[in-house]
Amino acid sequence: MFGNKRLAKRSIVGTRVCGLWPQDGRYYPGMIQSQVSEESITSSAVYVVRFDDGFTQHVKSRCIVGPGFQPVATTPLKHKQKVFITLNGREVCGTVLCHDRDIDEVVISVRTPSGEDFETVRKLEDVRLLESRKSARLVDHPDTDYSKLADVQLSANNTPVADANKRRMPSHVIDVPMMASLDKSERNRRQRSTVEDNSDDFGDVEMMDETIAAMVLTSLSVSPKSPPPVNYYGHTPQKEQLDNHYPYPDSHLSSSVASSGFYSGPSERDDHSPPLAPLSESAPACMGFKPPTPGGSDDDSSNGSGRLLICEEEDTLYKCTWRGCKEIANTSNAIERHIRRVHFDRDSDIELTDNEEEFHYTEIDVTAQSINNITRSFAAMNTSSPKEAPATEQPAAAASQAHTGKPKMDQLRPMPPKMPDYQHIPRRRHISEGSPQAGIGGSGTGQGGVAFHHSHGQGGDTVGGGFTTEIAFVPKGMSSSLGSGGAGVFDHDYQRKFSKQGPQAQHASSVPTSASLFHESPRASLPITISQGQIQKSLSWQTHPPSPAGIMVSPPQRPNKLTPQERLMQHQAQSPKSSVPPSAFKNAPGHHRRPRSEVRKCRKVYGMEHRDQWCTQCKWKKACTRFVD
DNA sequence: TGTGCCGGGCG
DNA sequence: CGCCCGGCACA
Ligand SMILES: [Zn+2]
Repeated sequence: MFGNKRLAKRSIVGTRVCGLWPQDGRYYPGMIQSQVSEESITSSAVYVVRFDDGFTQHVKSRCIVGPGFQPVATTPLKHKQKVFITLNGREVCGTVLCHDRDIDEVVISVRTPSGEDFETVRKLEDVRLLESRKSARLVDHPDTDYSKLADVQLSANNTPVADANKRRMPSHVIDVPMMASLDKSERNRRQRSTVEDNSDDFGDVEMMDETIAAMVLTSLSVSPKSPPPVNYYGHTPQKEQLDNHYPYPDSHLSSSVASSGFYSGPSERDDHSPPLAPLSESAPACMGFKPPTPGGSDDDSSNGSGRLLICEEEDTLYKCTWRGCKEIANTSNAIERHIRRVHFDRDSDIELTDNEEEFHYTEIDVTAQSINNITRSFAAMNTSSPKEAPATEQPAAAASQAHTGKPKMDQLRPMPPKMPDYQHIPRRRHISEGSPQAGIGGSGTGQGGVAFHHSHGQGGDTVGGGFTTEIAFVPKGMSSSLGSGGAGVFDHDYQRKFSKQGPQAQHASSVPTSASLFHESPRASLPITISQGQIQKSLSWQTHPPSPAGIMVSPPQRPNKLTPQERLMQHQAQSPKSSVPPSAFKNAPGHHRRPRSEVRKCRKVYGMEHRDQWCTQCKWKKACTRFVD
């Protein structure tokens, strides 16, 4: 115990866990919001767990499953407990039909993407209560915060925090949909049991929102005014046990943010997994989101005031990050297919082992103007607008037709002149994989891509030297997207769209919704190799300092407290090695010595104990190809 | 002290 | 090449 506890304690706040919901004896996903009491000889530690649906509850550590807490392996699962298992290489969500405690086998009802249900028996240790790994995207469901990733998985082995799974993604927004389905039950329970409803929605969303909101605010320098929370929820329900929200408007964000990490959040929901998802992601998502409101109280209703909506502006594009490739697709499926086909020379419909594809593309959000700057330029070029929701789903090809539709975003208030930039720098070689054709120069794959170069000199704060961003869009039609939305790209998946920003934004109507997504960074990002034609983007975020791990309580709002894993991800996402003084990189006496990137590599992520999960390069002690900085 | 990975070595 | 690992710069 001590050990555990200790572990948990440090950066436990923000850790994704599954907490026991006393009312029904099942575990629900959420995150540690704070620690109420320490563990003592006579009693176990108590934490405030904020469930994904918005509820907050005090839970004893022994009733928490997750990194630093109880392993799933020792947890009795009730009928209907939602769980995640790996099926055919991908994570799927299912519900427990029964758990034989004697042999610790669990009969799980799994619903395939195609909709059919079937049962499977798993050892308890192979069952996760939280969604893990990569799955988010691949899997069908969604939600993913990467935070989840780690989760429970550790049960079996302990610790690994999972990050291991590389998964990245977060995205709440998307999740929503999923939640709708699965969680629905969850929600219901909550409502009925406790009453809160609104919050639940926002639970999912909030993360993103927060993030976004935070960013927005920051950038705009607007202060968060009061409005938000309230509306958000709509009416606040009753008191709910928790505070319904945090004191600060954003506050809620903060917490959530944590999990999602910066913005990382939004992953998409499930989209990807099934090869064809009929609906567009976004659309469903939105809808799903709100849906069922069970009980009644929820605000609901259509207007959506509460919920966010994402639909409208959000748009996410997926850009291949393969060395010189600039392929962009509207769906992750499409991009993964592209990667498999083009870069891995594989059958496009067969996933690579370990979903390696995921490591080779990033998401770009195009939401409303967040990025405007960049966009602006683009806009100038094309003037297009982002497409709406539906588009997302189409594959690249289809994408092309994205047409510009209307420009929704822009007019809002643009943020200040800062620039958003991206991030992600290819930096050195990509080692292992040589791709056959990555086109380096501009066209990349060929299709009609537009290549963009953005160079910026910094207007102020951003970078010290300018950096250039080069983007190419493949789909011909797409140009707009970028323009319209900002694009945030992060490393591999970790980020996603956040579009929905928020309640606040919305409600105010005038608020800039998307405004800033990203940020600009105060510091300079470094340029890196540039010139050559490689693509590079550097991005600068505000660097969040890696927070010291110890924050427990919730400080103010935005600071994120993440679990280690999350933080990890987050970092990776941001990865700009901010700390590095640009100058450093060059000096070189011949030796290479590069400033070490902040990104955690396989070794750190998976740990020595899971060396088998490391990318090959890491195994060989070569430069990691999975977590490239 | 731990991490990332260059440079080499070996089969 | 694939696979390992000594060793070193960093953090
Ligand atoms: Zn690696």
